[in-house]
Amino acid sequence: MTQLLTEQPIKPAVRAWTRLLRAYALTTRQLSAELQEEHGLTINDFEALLVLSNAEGGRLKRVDLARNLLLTPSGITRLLRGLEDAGLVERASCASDLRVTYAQITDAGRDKLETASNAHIASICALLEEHFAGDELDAIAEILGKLPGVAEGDESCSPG
Amino acid sequence: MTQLLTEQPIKPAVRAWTRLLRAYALTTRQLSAELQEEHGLTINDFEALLVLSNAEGGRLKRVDLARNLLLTPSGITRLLRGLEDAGLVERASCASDLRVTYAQITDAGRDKLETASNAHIASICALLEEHFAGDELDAIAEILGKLPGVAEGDESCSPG
DNA sequence: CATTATTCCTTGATGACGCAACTTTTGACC
DNA sequence: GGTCAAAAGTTGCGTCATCAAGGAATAATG
Repeated sequence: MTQLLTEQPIKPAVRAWTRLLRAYALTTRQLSAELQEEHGLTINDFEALLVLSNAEGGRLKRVDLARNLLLTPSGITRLLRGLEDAGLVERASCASDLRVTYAQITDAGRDKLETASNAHIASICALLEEHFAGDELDAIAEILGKLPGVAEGDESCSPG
Repeated sequence: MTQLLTEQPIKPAVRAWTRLLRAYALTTRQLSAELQEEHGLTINDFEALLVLSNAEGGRLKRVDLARNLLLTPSGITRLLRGLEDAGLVERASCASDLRVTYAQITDAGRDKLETASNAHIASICALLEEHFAGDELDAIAEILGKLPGVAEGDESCSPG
């Protein structure tokens, strides 16, 4: 009982899960720090701008944005408050349904995204391509895409 | 400029990175919730108990535990405070170096780990094996292990 | 030795996020 | 139309983790 994991062979699922955890933690820390330092954006800030910029009309219902970013509604409220305060996103109301509020990317938001994305994408590539081959990256993306909800964000928008 | 990502093909690295993000978020939410609800443990609580149980003598310097769990020293302090309050981990001082404090898993901690790990491992397998084939899991683990720092935790300890 | 750098650990302040509770608006059903 | 369920969004509160700063012990250097 002192050696818990040696009683039984480590299952592939557990091994994969553990490595996913660590890979996420390691890569996120670095990418997040760079994005924050150079552009004052969180990863989710960036992703939100990206999703909005690709959405039809540059806007999306807050609830759809939440689904896309895998955040709760309250998370979206706070995320967007920051972006609104920075002038990167605006609120727009919906005429046909008073409950919904749209998040609308501004010109400043597009500029910010344009600037930040070059550096961010370069960072991602630098970080990953340093250790992974191209076909390995494809393989990871392919396999992880089988988890429901993972590949759905690929369009980076689904105008509602 | 309105369609940022369609100007250029999505790079494999970016695609892989995005999916890694989402896969992490999706799996973690569910596994974390189960672990918390059924055993009152955070994922990091669990991992800490696991690492300690496999360490020589069931104890590890706090700084080594921090490296292993990819947490900062302050994170470890707060994590261990919870485990100490719950009686699952004890402090032990080091005779030869008064700076270091060991984290020592208790019998209660081992019992807790024993109980929780069965359910937790089952949850991991259920979640992942539902969507991934065995060789896909192996492939993920294999590839992600190439990132420095990811595979190093496999021994779940490195007694200092 | 004396001084300075380094290591280990803790604490205070802060930020991001989830959950639960709530308001407002809409839609469904009688 | 009236009632009741569902959905959008906000807020209060709690949790977890970071960074920055500091205290104490040790190592390195003159």
